[in-house]
Amino acid sequence: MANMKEIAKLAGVSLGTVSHVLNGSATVREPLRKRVMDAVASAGYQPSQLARGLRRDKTNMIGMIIPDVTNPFFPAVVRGAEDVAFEHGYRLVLCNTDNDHAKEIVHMNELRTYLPSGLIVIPSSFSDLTAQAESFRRSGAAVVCVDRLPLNWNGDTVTADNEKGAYDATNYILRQGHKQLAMITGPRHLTNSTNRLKGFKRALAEKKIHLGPEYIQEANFDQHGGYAKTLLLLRMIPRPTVIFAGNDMIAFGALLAFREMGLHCPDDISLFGFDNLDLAEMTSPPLSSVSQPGYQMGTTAAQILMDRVRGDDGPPKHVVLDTAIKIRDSVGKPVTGDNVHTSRTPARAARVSRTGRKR
Amino acid sequence: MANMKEIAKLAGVSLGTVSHVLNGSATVREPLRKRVMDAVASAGYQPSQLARGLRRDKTNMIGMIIPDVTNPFFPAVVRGAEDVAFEHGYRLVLCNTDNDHAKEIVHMNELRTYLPSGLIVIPSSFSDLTAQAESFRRSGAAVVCVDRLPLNWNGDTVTADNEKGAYDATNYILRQGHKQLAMITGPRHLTNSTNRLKGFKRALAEKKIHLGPEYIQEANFDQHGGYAKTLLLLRMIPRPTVIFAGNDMIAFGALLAFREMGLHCPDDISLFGFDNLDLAEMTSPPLSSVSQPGYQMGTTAAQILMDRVRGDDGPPKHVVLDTAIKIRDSVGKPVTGDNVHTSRTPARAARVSRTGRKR
DNA sequence: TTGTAGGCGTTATCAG
DNA sequence: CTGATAACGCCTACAA
Repeated sequence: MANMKEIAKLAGVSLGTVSHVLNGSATVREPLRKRVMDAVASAGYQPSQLARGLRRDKTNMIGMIIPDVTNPFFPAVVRGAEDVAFEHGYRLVLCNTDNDHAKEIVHMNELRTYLPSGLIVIPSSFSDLTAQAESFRRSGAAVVCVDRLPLNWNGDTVTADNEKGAYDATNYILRQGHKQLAMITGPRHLTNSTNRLKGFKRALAEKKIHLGPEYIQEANFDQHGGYAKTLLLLRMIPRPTVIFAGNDMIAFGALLAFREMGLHCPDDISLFGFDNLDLAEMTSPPLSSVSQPGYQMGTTAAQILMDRVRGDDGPPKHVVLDTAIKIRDSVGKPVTGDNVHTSRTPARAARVSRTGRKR
Repeated sequence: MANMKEIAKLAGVSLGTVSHVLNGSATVREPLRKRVMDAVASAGYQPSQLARGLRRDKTNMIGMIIPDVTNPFFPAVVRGAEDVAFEHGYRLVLCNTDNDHAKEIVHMNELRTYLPSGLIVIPSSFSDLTAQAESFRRSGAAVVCVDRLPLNWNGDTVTADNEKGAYDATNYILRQGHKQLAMITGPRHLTNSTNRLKGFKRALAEKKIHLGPEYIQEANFDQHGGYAKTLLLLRMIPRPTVIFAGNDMIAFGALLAFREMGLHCPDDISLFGFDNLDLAEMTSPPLSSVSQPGYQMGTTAAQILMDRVRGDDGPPKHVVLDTAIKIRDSVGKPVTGDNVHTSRTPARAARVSRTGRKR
């Protein structure tokens, strides 16, 4: 790889001049400027980001820390962040934490040694990142938290309006006549989980519906968690007529459990998800879900970062993105007590199909 | 951030000794060593990867270039790569190309200025990456291609046995009695697409089944492509009794098209996918699909890279991972000519459900 | 407007 | 076995 010195020699100018041309740090007269640019072009020269970063105490990298790319909600956020970062000439260093706080700390410490311009983090568990973040800020890097918030977080945030989304969904469910609801929340120590639960409870309280605590189960945000807790809920008496899942992965697990118990959704039991993943419309039946703008969460976070990098040092920003309920076919009218029992015996072949009902 | 000089002062040794301790580049006597380690620990010192990279002409970053994280097959590969990279102390810089060759080139050129130890790339279109890769290799970075291969590629590769997977799937379909098949391939210039098509054709040829070229359609590897081409295939006479989709996203699109046309799968028409995404079991009906090990593709690629970094300079490796067909409920017996026409009129309420049939 | 030189934090070479 | 010292490639006062 050619370096600046060679370009200088090639263009017949000094090293400093090349740098000035490249960075616009001093106005260089046209003829010289052109000679430099030509040399750069002909050599295919690209400045070493490493050397530049070392000198400037800051690289054009952005650290992105997420729980797991493999969880279908996060790629959208990553993609959003990458798109605006790329546009501004920044690159993303991706780190998965598996919701393991220790791994998160390791990543943050490691990342700092690259002198990134910023950090976008979807925090793992109830981690207090204040210390690490502070250390980043001291070294001039901005930090923005996305989707969920760590304890005591006082920096920039981008989240969805989880409470409102859950509230709307619950109200929709109630309007269908359901009285015996259940919810499978995500991990209680994640703020998005608790806010969804809050919205759910608020809607119930407004309608004066009381729910035993056993009807609110906690699970990991994955298919397995949804499956296991659904099985548990289905054994309760009275059996819930609808389950509100803390996210779509949990809902998918619930669907699996329904199928295994010979229950047909929405005839025997209803289901509502959260996230509105692309695949929600592919399930059987298509899943009603609260849609939250993952891609936009990513772009917004990166945009805030870009602003910070460019010197915005105003007070912390707290962007809350809107949610919307997306109605499909997974919520029906509640079944009566009778139905509850007959439907428990899987009478598969005799049941009418729902396929194709939509549109 | 503390630097090495401060650690040296703190430990009362010279800067060089600190470096030796940290890198094991010379055996330092225990008492001194301990003093250094203590100083490091108490200062929470971490060496600057930037400075180290500049000096060593190589960082512990690995570039990973993929078409799009948002496409559910790729995150698994990324995750696999990240896991083994992380384990070895390497970090992943993630770049999306959107299958745009120009963007791919930009990324590769940019990435090089970070002096990464290696590059894992899932090439976009029929790009010839030889030049860029050569330039990477010259600067001491290893490059391995995954999933699909660019033109004239002569380096390390990790792919799935696409041809065999498609061959097996097609044979399974034929054994169910289907004679009127159709395939929606991915983009023809991607090697994985062409190999899948090859497997499909080989199975047909062995059974002496001839297929008009109009029954082989090309689409992008996404839902929309599958949807559009399925609609097209459904209008053909005779109508295919089964569609083999080039990947699961295409299959999902086909499912949508079926639903829209009032066709029930697998009673009216059968479908086979490729990738075996997690969500294949959630669709209606659960989708039969060729499973290919995405996560393992990632780990294998990263492992090869690690070996190369550690000095393995043997001939190019070509790892081909096995595929397996995963049978679910989306392929049935072919419908007779009669059924083809009656089933065209959606008699929804009268159709027997398939739900719960599995297990 | 252009050129010179010092230093960013490491590693590696080479004397002691 | 330990400690100076010279790069690595770039940016940026500062001098010309």
